[in-house]
Amino acid sequence: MATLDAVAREAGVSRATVSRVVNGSPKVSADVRRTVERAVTKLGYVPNPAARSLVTRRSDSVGLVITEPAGRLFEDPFFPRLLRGISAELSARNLQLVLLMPEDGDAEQRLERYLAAGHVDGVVLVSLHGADPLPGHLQARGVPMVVGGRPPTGVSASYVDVDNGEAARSAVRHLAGLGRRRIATIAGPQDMGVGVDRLEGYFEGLAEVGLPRDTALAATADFTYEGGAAAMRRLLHVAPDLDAVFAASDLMGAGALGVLRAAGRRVPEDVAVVGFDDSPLAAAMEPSLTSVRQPIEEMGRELVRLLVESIERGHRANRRVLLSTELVPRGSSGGGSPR
Amino acid sequence: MATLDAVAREAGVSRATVSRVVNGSPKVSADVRRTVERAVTKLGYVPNPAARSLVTRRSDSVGLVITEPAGRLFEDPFFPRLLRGISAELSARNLQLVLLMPEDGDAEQRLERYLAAGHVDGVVLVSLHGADPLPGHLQARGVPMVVGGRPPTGVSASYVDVDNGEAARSAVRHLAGLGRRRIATIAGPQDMGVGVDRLEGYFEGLAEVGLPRDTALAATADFTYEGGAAAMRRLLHVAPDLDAVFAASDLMGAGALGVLRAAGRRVPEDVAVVGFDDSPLAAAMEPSLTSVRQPIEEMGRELVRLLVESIERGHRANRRVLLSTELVPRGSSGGGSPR
DNA sequence: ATGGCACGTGAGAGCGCTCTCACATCGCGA
DNA sequence: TCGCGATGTGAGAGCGCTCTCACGTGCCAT
Repeated sequence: MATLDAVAREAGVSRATVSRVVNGSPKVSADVRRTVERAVTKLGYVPNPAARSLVTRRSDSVGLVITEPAGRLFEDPFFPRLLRGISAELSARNLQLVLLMPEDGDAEQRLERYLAAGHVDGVVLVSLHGADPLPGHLQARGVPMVVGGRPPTGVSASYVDVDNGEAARSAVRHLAGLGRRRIATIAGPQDMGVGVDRLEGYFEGLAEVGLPRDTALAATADFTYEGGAAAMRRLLHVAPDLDAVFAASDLMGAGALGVLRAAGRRVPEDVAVVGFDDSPLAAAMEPSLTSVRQPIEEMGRELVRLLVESIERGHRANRRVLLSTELVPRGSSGGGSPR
Repeated sequence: MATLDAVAREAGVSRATVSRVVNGSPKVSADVRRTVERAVTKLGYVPNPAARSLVTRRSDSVGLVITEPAGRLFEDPFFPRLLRGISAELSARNLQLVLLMPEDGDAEQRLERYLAAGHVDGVVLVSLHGADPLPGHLQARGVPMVVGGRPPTGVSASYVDVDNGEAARSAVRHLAGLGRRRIATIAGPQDMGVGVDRLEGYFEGLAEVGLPRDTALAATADFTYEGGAAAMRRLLHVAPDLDAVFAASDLMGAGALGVLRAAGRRVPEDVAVVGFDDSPLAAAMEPSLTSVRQPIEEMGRELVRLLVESIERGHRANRRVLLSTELVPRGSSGGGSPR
């Protein structure tokens, strides 16, 4: 493996000059630059990242920490899409992505040491549950960090989220606008920001359209298909007269749909269903699923922007970025095209 | 940030000794070790990874390159599950995962430089299509590498795969055993090992059970739900008398199911369907989907084992690991429990 | 007593790079 | 003509770690 020094000798210049050329410094004359570039090509020189990091104190990579039990991760297109957005934005900035998925407490310990060691320049935390100690520890260590989705109370950090309240309200308005009066919801986990916010928005939406608040109409699940199906069964049991369901994820919506059909309810005639995410599945299902579209890739991009900002400008006031959502009417609420 | 030197001063020993303690060398007396450990804790010392890498010439991280268009990545639980397996095994070995998803040719160029620079100790390539130049280039650069799924011809590398031929044959046998005689298939992309192997296995299976080979019964798609649905429509058009479908992925199976139902065919009465992957979706669907289970997490683990072996022992003969599959009968073929 | 041998420890070189600072050179205005 | 700033280049000092080698010490066999 060729070194800077070898290139310098080959080109007949100093190491400093080669370094300047390699790093695109403007203070190099055109012909010297050419000579050096030739030498670089000839020797197939590629800078040693470790040596560079050692002096620049930058790793040019960021960590993405996903602390989520296997179940949801496997099914939900949310993570791949977020990954895509994050990856695209990092790639554009020539940063690398280190994926961190601690499986247990032990792994989380090691994770913390890893992050504290400066292996990455900053961290994106995603899918934070309840009282995870990680964000607090990272903050104490001074590791730049941003959070995807409103973090649980107690965690102070910049974050990117969609306006879940308004999203849920719009879903309820849509259903009420179709004449539905017994609108149920399958909410997400209540130890997560998204879970709480969408449920709250659902209640607010009911109030907005003048419908009573009935806790029998609210079930919670874990965002998975199977979880959604189970919640739907519970709902049918306690509120057999429901005529609409707002599920806080498409997967749960799909699960609900399956159960409704098995229970002999027609969708959308008897029960209208609205999901959340506008995943590919929503459009492909039979009937297609009305859903609240959220710009997941854009969230990923914005997370990276925020993180880079925080890395470069040092610690600043925390920022919050709220992206907006859009209701996409489809067959399952009878509000759109039949498929 | 505390350095080795600071710890050495604090503990009243040399840098070398601290290094030994930190790296768990046995040649340190118990009390010195204790003293050093105390100093480490007191100063909150964490080794600088760049400095360490610089001398050890190891980065203790491996790259995972996924070159797959967005579509499939978003829906298919295959990737998250593989990721999980890879991540678990890496974690157990204290290695880190750098996720690389080049979006375009330009990004692939940078990717290659990145890998060549020794930023990672080795690379896992996954979902290789047709004539991707990447594996060849990596090989030329001497970057340790393993491939998930049989690589396209021309690429010589260790790889892990399932026995796709036998898997497909078992699916066909299952369907034929149920009395089906017009068994169609929705195959994967034919520029991928899995795509080719499962299609071939399908044909072999037909021969095995004494059914004629009819190319009208074979459609190809891209592993996605929508692709599977489109293929199913084509199949129904050219072979309306089909009574079974073997889809090379659950997603395509689900797409086929939707189309069959929309076309008024009952599943499994009129048409039996078998998928591939045994994804959570397969068990959750209505009707549940008979599927060929493949040990995806285990593939990920094995990939890492192979890669580590190749990193540690230097270049050796390529190895191939074939994992076996298992047919899981469910409702869609009428062969299992109703849901 | 004396040589030899573990064993534990320290000194010091060096990994490949960046970056500051000093210096040489040149053109231009006074 | 001289000085002075702008510009391009080189020398050299580290960044924080590992690892080889040499050395001091204590113990056993002789």
